[in-house]
Amino acid sequence: MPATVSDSRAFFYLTMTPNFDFATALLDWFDQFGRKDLPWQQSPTPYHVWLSEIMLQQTQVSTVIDYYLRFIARFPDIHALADAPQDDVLALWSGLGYYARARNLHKTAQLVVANHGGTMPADLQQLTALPGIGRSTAGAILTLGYHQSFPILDGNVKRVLARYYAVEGWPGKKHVESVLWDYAEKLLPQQRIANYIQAQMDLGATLCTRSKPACERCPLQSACQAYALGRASHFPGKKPPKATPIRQTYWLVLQNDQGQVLLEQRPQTGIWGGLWSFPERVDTADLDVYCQQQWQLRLNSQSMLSPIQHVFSHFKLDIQPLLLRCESAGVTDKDRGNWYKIEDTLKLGLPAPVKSFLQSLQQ
DNA sequence: AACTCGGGGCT
DNA sequence: AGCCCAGAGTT
Repeated sequence: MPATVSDSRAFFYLTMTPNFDFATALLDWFDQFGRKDLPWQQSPTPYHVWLSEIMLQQTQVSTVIDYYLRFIARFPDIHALADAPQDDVLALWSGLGYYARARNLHKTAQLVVANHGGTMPADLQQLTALPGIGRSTAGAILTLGYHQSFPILDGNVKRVLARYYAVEGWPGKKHVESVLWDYAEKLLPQQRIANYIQAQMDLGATLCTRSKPACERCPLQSACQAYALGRASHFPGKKPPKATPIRQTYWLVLQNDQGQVLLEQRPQTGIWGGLWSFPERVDTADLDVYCQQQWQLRLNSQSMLSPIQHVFSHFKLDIQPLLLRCESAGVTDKDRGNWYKIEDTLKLGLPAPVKSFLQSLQQ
């Protein structure tokens, strides 16, 4: 009978690591090398764990720290967050991206206050019923915040387990993800669950990194299937590449005679949902008619500014800003658009390229 | 230039 | 169940 890949894995496992204890090795490593000084670890309430996990879903620790501290200062508890206007939440989120998460965070705060007396539920089903909380984030809240025993499967843990068990395939595939969840569940220890979960994340973040993993310092090395195969970097499998189309748009940078610019709030769904940006047009036909009819503005002059290219995960956006000087009359519908002094726009929720563009305009 | 990230929403 | 979507930082 021909040898198969799974045969060879079993061979390595049985011969090299007859009694390897994943959790104990990981916890011993954590005691010596784990991170214990992050802001959200100082008083790991379910609220702190939840907020940090949502931020960490999209952004690395070093960037999150500043955002987290500002958030906690402005919203020290879930009631403060629930009571805040959405604009305040988006303004503190500005630059983090994935703004639907900020809106979900805000909505969940209001639901927890309304339906759970202001305390994050300590129950998997109730947590995953809240917007923005899935199985992994719920697992983090339950383990780190409530010391209950649940698995998590964030990007770090996916990488550690895909290597440890040499799981083929891209974890974005449902089947691969489900295999990884099963392993995560199977490995859970009975003791020190919060430290264990933190240790998994720390190992993935500091040693078992995407490129150049530090296998020589890894506490799991002797039992790691990917290491045994000499192919740590082969796991986890890569996302299949896809071409990114290019979209084009014009930003109408309407500026009145007092130097104020016109910003409008984008729809809640789609790109930059709920954030403030410039009115957009796909072409420059009848700009004067548009400005007259939409904003009751008369244009005095127009000029092209330097184009901006912004890259998203699935398309590129070529932005051509048009500076349109106009009379300050018009635009009284503050629900849709409003004039702002450039220095006042920093208080708004702005997409990163809008913020950066406004800063360049101010120079 | 390629890669990364968990959850929501649509089919 | 299986795809597509979202934004900015890092490598």
